[in-house]
Amino acid sequence: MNTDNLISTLKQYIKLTDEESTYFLSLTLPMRVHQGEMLEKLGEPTKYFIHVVSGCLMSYHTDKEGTDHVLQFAQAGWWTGDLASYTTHVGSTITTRALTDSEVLLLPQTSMDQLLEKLPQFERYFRILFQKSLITHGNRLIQNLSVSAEERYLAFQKKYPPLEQYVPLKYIASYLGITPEFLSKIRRKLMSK
Amino acid sequence: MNTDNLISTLKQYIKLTDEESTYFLSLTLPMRVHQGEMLEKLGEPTKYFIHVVSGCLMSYHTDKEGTDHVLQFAQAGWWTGDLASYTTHVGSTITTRALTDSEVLLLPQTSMDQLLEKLPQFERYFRILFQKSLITHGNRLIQNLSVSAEERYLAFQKKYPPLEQYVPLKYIASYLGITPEFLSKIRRKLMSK
DNA sequence: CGTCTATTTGAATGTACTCAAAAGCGGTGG
DNA sequence: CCACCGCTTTTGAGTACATTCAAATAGACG
Repeated sequence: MNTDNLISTLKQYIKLTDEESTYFLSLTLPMRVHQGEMLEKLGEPTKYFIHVVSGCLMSYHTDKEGTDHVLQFAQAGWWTGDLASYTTHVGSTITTRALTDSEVLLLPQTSMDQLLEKLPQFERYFRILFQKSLITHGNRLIQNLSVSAEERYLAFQKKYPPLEQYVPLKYIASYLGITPEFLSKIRRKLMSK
Repeated sequence: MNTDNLISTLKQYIKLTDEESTYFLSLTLPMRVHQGEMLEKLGEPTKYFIHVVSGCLMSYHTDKEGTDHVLQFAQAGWWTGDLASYTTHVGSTITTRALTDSEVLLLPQTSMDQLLEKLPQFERYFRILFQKSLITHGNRLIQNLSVSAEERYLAFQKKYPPLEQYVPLKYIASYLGITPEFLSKIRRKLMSK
């Protein structure tokens, strides 16, 4: 598994000797998952913060009616997982699943603690990661509040062109907060233009 | 202005000598704002990350049609502001306004840089702050995707009882992602039960 | 008391959903 | 290679949730 991209990204934000990089990687569990496989199951406390090395994952929340709501598509280079459950050790309401065959690094919760203690510069790395993530979440919230489903779909296509190639439309619909039927109708309307 | 609560909160997460606390506070600008006053204006790059010492602020996004969308109500002890603009120095799309007479501490962007350099333990503080904030945002996203307007209103009442006392309903409606007229109809329906 | 804004009400409309069924598509086995 | 199966996507009709617009009412403040 090629972790060069991850290490060089880390080095953009923090100082890291080769020894320290090796230590960081030693705390993670590399894993290969096949399309459709689950990484984290509903109900159990989340054990891992997940870094996508290659491939693509998606995470979704299952509500009390049993309907799934896609929260995130995590492409190569992204971190994903259920932060709430990871932080507070409560049962997770989020499932993480591979959309394609993927390679991931799992960072267990206890390893995260060790990492932050031994290499405090990772506090900075995750501070920046979370800060950026917060900005992304803010933009999504604004979009959901102020923009129609059709415009959200167009924005999605523009922002994540590769995803539309292999992500089933029903998941894209769920991510956009609409039903697959309605997305289909939006697409028909757009086609006729 | 009483900053004891802030300092003791900081001390829950990081080690801080009295001298260091004083240094931190010296980087901030204390300010009193009256009800209705704006702290950050639309269009200009955001200068400050804002800590609410007392009172309550709200931040809202203005879309291209000129409609406002409330993003956050920031009560005492919270941080608020436009992180996107603060981080990337682009023009802000978010306005921050005082809902009640309030006391705030402003942390300018350059002071934040100095702070993180001189007292790296603040990387940890903000890492934890952003991590928690991300969890809150995630929950709100899930709510908006899976729960009806009526239920969102009930959840809001339950979560922020004090706010309903003095926040105009139209802002609550905006926060919930609905029109004031529709909130009014929801309320009538709930009353009749 | 008058003015300004917030809230409520009602009617008409629109956006998105539900349900049911048909069509398309990919894989698997005979 | 074709037939069948299971799943995704599309279609259509009927419906529900939420909006728009216009106007009335209520509240807050000087």
